[in-house]
Amino acid sequence: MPQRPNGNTSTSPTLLDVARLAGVSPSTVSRVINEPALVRQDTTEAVRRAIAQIGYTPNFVAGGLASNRSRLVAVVVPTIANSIFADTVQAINDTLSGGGYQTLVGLTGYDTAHEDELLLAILGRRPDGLILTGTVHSSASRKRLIAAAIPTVQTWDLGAAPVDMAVGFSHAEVGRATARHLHGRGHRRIGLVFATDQRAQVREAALRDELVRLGCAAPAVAHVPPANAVAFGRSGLRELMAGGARFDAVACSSDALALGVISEAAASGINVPDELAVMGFGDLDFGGFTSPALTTVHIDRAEIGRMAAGMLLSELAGQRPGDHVRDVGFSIVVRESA
Amino acid sequence: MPQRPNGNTSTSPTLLDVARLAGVSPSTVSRVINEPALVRQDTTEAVRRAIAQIGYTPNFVAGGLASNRSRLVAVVVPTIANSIFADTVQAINDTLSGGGYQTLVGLTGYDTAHEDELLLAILGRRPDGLILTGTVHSSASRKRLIAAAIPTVQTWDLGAAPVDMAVGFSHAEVGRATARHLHGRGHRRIGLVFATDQRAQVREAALRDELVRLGCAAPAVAHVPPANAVAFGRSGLRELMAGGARFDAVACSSDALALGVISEAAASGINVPDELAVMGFGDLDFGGFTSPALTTVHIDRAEIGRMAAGMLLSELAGQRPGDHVRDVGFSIVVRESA
DNA sequence: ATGAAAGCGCTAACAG
DNA sequence: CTGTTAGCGCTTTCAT
Repeated sequence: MPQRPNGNTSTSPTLLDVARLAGVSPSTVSRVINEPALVRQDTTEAVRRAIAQIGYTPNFVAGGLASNRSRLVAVVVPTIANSIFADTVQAINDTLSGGGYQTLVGLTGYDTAHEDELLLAILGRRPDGLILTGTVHSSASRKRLIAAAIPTVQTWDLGAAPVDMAVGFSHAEVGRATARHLHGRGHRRIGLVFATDQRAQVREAALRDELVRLGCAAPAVAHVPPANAVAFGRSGLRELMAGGARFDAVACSSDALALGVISEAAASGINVPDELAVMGFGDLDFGGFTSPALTTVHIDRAEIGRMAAGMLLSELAGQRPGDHVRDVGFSIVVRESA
Repeated sequence: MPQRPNGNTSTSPTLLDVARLAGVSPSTVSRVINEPALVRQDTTEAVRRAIAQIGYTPNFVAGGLASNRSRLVAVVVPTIANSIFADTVQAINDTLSGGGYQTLVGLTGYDTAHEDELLLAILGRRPDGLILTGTVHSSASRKRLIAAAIPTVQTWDLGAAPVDMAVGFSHAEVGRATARHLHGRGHRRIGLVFATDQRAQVREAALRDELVRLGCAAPAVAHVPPANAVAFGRSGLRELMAGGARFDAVACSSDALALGVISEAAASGINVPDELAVMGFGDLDFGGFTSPALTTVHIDRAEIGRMAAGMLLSELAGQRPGDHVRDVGFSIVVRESA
């Protein structure tokens, strides 16, 4: 490609083109765009006219390189399809765009293997901030993250010490609360259908420990892949019952799984919740058509997003916020109709 | 900030740092990263070692400026929360990342007013491609879009002539098919609960026209805001019935609205579907707990995403794909249980 | 209030 | 196969 010292053909108009047309220097045009307060009224107007006339669109790539600020925040979540994370991402985006930032989404698909390249691709854009879901797994990535020294907030999980900021809740606490809830309602023969993603595993371990502590037998578990599929709930229940064992309650690592369990129970002629109580997690909105039998753990997903983005914004504005770790908590919601 | 002709302090390592450490020129490092085939084995290895040693993360911002390619595709959808678009965005992201591109999401919130600044923010990043939902509304934006000359695919709507590429289906055809379906099942007194977003309006108009053409009375309509809220379905049905009119079917512009209508009907002691047939749109997966009374229009949302991203990728790869407009169609799904 | 000049980190001819 | 040299389009001191 011929290097043109701006004998501008074909390519989209640049700030220099605007400057020439307006009869001012490039710096002035830059100021009109970024710091209009520093420029005289009539100059500003002349520049604005020129911008409109040639249809100039500022190039943030060049701007970012020069200023070392991208006005980009990267958000990494496992998935947004049919998922609890969609609400969080939406809330993040909304909050961020109010602060003049754009959102770059990275979807891991729960795939730890590709996490590294994803992070590399993201860090290469030099985002001003980072919002992650849970923990970064590979140590190489963690190292890179720390080296990048980008304001980062980890969401959903409040377990380990965060790299920087964090907003979420304790999954272990959810597990324990679930155990106490089920035990408190008199259930003793409890089955588990849990996905194998990291956060679900933490909830499962805590749930199991607490159950044992309360004097229950260690619960039987059906493990399923980390995907939000109702079908896995059905197969999970089948697996649990395969041995002929009987349960009076089944706890699941997500509402989708719980719905699968409920379907399977219905298909097997098991009355929910009378014969079998079913508990989920996430409190997804199934359009008001959640089964009346479903008890679940409610998380304010949008609130997590708003808080995470809010923290990041004040951090980016230079005001280190007071607290860098925020527990949004959770609550157990009983949907069994009166 | 002191302009340093690379007496590199504090800032993250650059390609030049790698080059010096490896004892090669910057171009060689660049080649190792982008075109390893052009570099000798041992040189490559030396460079790789240097990269690992100082923890170098390529700066795509600089690269993008120099090469005029961002490896970024911007996706604009109304919302991803609790929405039919989440699946499409997910599919786009998955397809794109397979081709080495990243996804920048823009969420309009059905807000035509902010569409302009959103588009400006997006175009400023100089994305290599653009995936839009439906039509660009403001003429200023449309002009900018055309001027930018970026490969663009419009999704969901196949109505007007697309700017560049398009994949979707005809909303007018959906409206007509809905009318025929309801009429064919013997319904004559039909009510409508429709959101006021553009695509829903197109469906509504066609539905109404076809109904009239078939000899029905023009249907009564309750209009609701463009949000995926079950609550609006409830209020919609109340509004329809307020005048004391009776219906044997209600068609809605989304499944969420349809679920609201069903709830409201249940609350009013109206038997669905025997007394009142209810029809939705989108075929959202409510975890298998969709009411058996719901008839809906199925759209393969993920397929739209895959196709859109696929078209874009082949376009970006320089192979102008054969067809630039793809109709993915739709189908009417009857969920009334046997 | 405005301009001149240098440079952000990288890629892309071109030469060797 | 590798190095040299010019920029990409913008921001940012530093002067004026």
